[in-house]
Formats: sequence, C-alpha cells, structure tokens
Amino acid sequence: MLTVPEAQRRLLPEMNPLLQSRYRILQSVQLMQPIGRRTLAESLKMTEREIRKVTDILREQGLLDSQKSGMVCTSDGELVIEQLRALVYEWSGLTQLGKALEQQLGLQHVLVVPGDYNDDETVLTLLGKEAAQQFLLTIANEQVVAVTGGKSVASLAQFLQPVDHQQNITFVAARGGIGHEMHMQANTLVATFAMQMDAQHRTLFLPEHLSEQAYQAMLTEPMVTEIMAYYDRADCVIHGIGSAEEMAIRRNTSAEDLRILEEKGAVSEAFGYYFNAEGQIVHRIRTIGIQLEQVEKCKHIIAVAAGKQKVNAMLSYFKVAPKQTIFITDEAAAKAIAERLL
Amino acid sequence: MLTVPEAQRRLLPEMNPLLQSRYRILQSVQLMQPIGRRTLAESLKMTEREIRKVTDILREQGLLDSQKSGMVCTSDGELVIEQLRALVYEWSGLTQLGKALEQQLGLQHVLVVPGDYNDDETVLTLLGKEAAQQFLLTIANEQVVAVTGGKSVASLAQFLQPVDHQQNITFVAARGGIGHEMHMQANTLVATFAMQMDAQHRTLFLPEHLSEQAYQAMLTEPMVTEIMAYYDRADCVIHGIGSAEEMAIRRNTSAEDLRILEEKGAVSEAFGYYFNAEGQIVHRIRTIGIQLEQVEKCKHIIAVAAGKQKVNAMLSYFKVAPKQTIFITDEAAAKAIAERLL
DNA sequence: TGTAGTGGGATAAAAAACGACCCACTAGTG
DNA sequence: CACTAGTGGGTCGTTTTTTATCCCACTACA
Repeated sequence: MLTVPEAQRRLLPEMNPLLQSRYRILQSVQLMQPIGRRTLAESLKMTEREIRKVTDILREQGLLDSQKSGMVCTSDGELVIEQLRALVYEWSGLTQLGKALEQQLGLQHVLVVPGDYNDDETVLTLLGKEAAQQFLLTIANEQVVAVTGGKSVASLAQFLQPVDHQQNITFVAARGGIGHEMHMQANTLVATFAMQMDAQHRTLFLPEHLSEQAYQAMLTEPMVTEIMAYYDRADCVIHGIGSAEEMAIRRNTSAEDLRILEEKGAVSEAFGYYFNAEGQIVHRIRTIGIQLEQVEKCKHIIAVAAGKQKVNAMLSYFKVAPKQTIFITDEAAAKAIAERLL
Repeated sequence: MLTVPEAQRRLLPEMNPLLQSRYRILQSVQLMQPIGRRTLAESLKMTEREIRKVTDILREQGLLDSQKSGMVCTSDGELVIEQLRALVYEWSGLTQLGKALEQQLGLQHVLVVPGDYNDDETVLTLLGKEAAQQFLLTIANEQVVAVTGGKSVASLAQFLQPVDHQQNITFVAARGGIGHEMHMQANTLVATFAMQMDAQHRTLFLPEHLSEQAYQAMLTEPMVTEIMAYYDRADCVIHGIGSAEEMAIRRNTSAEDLRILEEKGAVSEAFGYYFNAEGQIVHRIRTIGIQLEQVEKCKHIIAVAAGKQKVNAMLSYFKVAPKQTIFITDEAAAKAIAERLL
C-alpha cells in the first residue's frame, strides 16, 4: 500500500533533504534562540549562505523572526516543528533505526535523535528534550528517581517542568561526587531537576570511592542509610553510560589501577561496575551509590548517551542492561551500533 | 489547528507549485499515453525543457516509463496519481471552489477539474473521468439513463466500464439527431456508452425538430412512443449545457429565428428550451426528446460543461436546474462563475 | 565605552537551468 | 514497401540563479 506522504515523496524526491535541513535549522533556532546566522552556521557545520537561504524562507513563512539580538522561533514555527517531528524522524529513517536497535539490543524502547554529537554539540539539547519527554511520561505520584551525573543526563534539566497531579517526586543522587566539575555532578543535577519540577531532592555529599575502612564507617551514618533506603525504593533511574577509560580518569584512578582495568579489558562503566566487551563484570568499586541489583528492580530506566566514541561502551553495557531500559542516543552513535551488530 | 500537510507547506512553500505541475504532467501522461515530450508540451502549454525536466525526474522515480512510442505511466505512477488527487485538489483550492459553487448555485455537488479547456483540450478527458466516476457511483439495477449529445458528454465514454452487479442498465438517447456530426450525437453516444458498460441502449433516429404536422404524426409511431415511455421512467440524465447561439447554429436555425432568439435574450439551451440570463424560458422548440418536467423527476442528473465561453449559459441554466444536479466543470469556468456571483 | 555578535546589503564568481536544436529510430499509414 | 510524423536521447551556447565572501550600521551587554 502507498500512503499519501510516500506518494508525495515519489513525486517530489528532492523535497526530502530539503525538509530535513529546514527542519533541522528551524529546530536549532528554537533550541538556541536568539541566535545569529554565523553562530548557527558554525554550530550546524553549514555555510553561512546555506543558513541564510533557509532562514530567509522561514522568515517569509512566519516561522522565524529576526530581531536585533538574533533569530527566534515564532509560535507558528514551534507548531510546525511539533507537527512535523514524526514525519521527519520517519523519513530520515530514525524511527526504523530505533526499532532495529530496540530488537537487537533487547531494550524496551530506543529513541534516535538526528545529528552527530561530535560534529554538533546542540544534539545534546535534542537528546535532553526527548529524554525529558520520555521521563515526564513515566512519572507518577510518590516516585523516587535516582539520577547519575554526566553531560548527557544534565541535558534533561532545561526541559523538565512540573506535571499536573504530580505529588511527592523525590530526586536522589545515585552516586557520590566524582572529580571537581560541579555542573555535571549527580548532586547538582538532582537539585536542578527538583527545582525545575517543583519536587524534592536528596543529595549525597560524599566522595564516591572510599577506603574499606571509611566505607564501613559510613554505612552506619544516618545520612548515608537514609539515601540507601531511597535506593531500595527507587522507581526510576536516569543515567548515562560511560566509557571505562573516561570514567577512570574522572575518578582520578591511579595509573596502576588504570593499567589493571585495561588488562582486564574494561570497556564500559555504570553504577560503579566495569564491564568488558562481552558485558561481563571485570571490576567493581565499592561505591556509595545505587547498586546494579537495585537498578534492575526499577520500573523505569532511562539511559542517555551520545557520540560515536561511546559506541564500544554502549555495546558492552547493553549486554547486561535491564530490559526495561529506554535508551536515547544520537544518530551517529545509533548508526555505528547498527553497523556493528549486523 | 495545524495539520501535517499544512505544516509541510509552511516549511516547504515552493513545494506547492512543483507538486501541482508534476501532478498535472504525470496525469496528462496517463491520459494521453503513449505521448512524446513535444506533443505533451504543446498540449499543456509548457516549454519542452520544462516537460523534459519533470519527466526525467518522474522516470527516475519509476512513475513513468519511456518507450520508443512515447512515455507511459507505470502502475506506480497511477497509484501516486490516485493517492495524491485529494491533496492536489485541496491545495489548488479546487475543492473549496467546488463547495462555494455548490452553495451559490444551489446544486447537490459541484466538481471542479484543474485546467482551462480553452488552453488545453485534455481537460476534457479529466472532465470525462470525473463525470464517469460520479455516474458509476450512482447507478443501480434496472436503471434508465437518458443521454444528450455534445463533446463534454462524449468525454465520459472512455472511462465507462461494467460495474459489479449492474443489471439491465439502459441508455436512451435524450433527443433526436442534430446537425451532421455523428460522433457527438446522442444516438452515437448511447451506443458507445452501452457497449463500454455491457448494457442496453435505445436510439432515436429522428430529426430533433419537426414541423407541427410531422410532430403530431410521429407521436403515435411505436418507435417514438417506446422512447417516450423510457423518458417517463428515466432515473438518471447525463447532459451538457449549450450556449443558445451555439445550439441554434448547430440546429441550422434560420437567420430569422436566430434574430428572434437574440431579441428575446436567449443565453442558454437545454432539452429544447432556451433560457435568458435570468433563467426564464424565452423559447421552446417542439422537440422529440426528453422534456424538462421529466428531467426534474430524475433521481440523478449529471451536467457536464467546460470552457469560459459557456459561463453565461451555465449561469442562466443553473437558475432553473433541478437541485439534484451534479455539475462537473473545469477550473477556468468555475473561477469565472465564482467571480460573477460575488 | 568597547566589543562581540546581530541582520541586512552588495558583488563577483560559479553553477545550474534553459532553450533550441540535431540525431537515429520506429510505429503506423498509404 | 516506402514514407512520414512522432518518438526519446544528446549536445551546446546562453541565460538565469545560486553561492561565497565580504562590508556595514546597529545593539545588547559587560
């Protein structure tokens, strides 16, 4: 059977790339507004002329407005973006790509967002938007949401908003502090998430990794036991996927331990576990933080990760990832994964 | 609310004329196949280059095939035409135009076909296609269908085909012979229609217009009374609309009578009646043929007429036309009518 | 008050589209 | 059987459009 959009595509084949590019530009304007031609061109890795041509048309169509401070998306423009999202994703094959990964990775749902994180940092914004949307769809009353750190997870923040009838949502930092960058830490994120959604939050102001002695001592601390209780009650987890190397460096792992990890073939890291390419646990840090067994009991798990350089880590982690995981990633990574699996 | 196609049109405004032109060309190929570039260009009043550009694309898309004898429409192409008809008509405003005329003329249904009959004779084919489709939707068993002559009515012929479960359809010539052109005469048409649909037909081999004496004599002829009985039983009428002048000339009306008609302000002609601009009967020929009162009793009436030069006649006739009339015309005429009524 | 970033304008160079042919071929006709 | 009108494909200057890269006046903001 031939659907109307398919028929349209047959009659106007050149419409497809045009649609994709215009949609991408309009979407980028919406996400980065107010923004100028040149900045936008650089961000999307396009020439200024190309941007200009499209924005001129979009402006003429009233989807875009040019102010002194830059271009902004009109309400009409936002409506168009919303209406065409499904079509654009479908036509660019992202829907199919997601479905394929869903099957091959054995996950509940895989969402692929257009673009390449390595080329264009703004895909992170898109990633966050989709992930936030997914998350907002799942939450209910009295839920406990565990949140890890990382850029990908942080990208959700700006798209979180209070939901009707939500009550007593609590965001809990899923692990202690890592490194020194505050912006991406679990603690900071739960605070922002909670603020955005008008909800509660619990932080864990402790270094993630402790000596055996300190660890045992901490286990009886009320502050710690309270958090651990939350981990047992967690309904939802939002987490990123780290490459083993990257995480080890962020954790200030000693050169010797790094060598050991490498020897053992550690590829990915999640919740304090290091996995090799086959998905086997090759190392485990005695962390204060949510444990894999606790994650597995959660009803909803949202994994967010982008970038081709993380493909190995993703493949490794998804060998053990709980089936109820919803995975949101970018086009470049998704394609790389698909290639590797075929 | 913004529909998806509307959003598409906002994002890709140049798609609209492109879609229209490609659809028109593909449709023309289907109707005139096999046909060459040059003939097609002449018929559509376009340059050869333009046709070539589009057909190259269509061929690449597999909607068109180039054979030695010309271009033909593939089955995919026909599917595309079918799927996009509603969209194209909607976007070119033909649907709305038809609806507007429906209201203003007080008819059951008005169908507007794209193009201008004066520029491009092939719109007649389209006209016939739509009219035939409408007709085929209405017919049931045991029906008597009265048919007049004329180019417009003749255009239905090639699109008539046997319908499932049809039984005992009878086509009856609605009037006697006029002039000498056999192809467009009611008698010829009923025969072709019947052949195409595998149905019965009754012809009326008599001059339409007779002297009073001959007329009275004929009324008792079995051949004539049989036909007249059919007229009383008619369920459906398919007819054209003539301008008074044109019809008078075809009827070989004497110069004197012509002058009289003109004096009386006769504008249109149908079923032997001449109407002035206000729709009043200004003259009536004692014809052997279906009478206006008999037409009014029919369940279905299909009126087919195209061309700007007939607008006056159409406006005049539709002042008295039965409300159950379905009217099929071309874009140019429809627009002219709409202008005159506003 | 300075600076970085904005939209709009201009212009020469490059590319694509166009128009107007020709060509070899063939289907249908007389 | 020859002929002619019509076919799709090819070619090549010319014209039109698109592209790239500046510059400019302005403004928001620090």
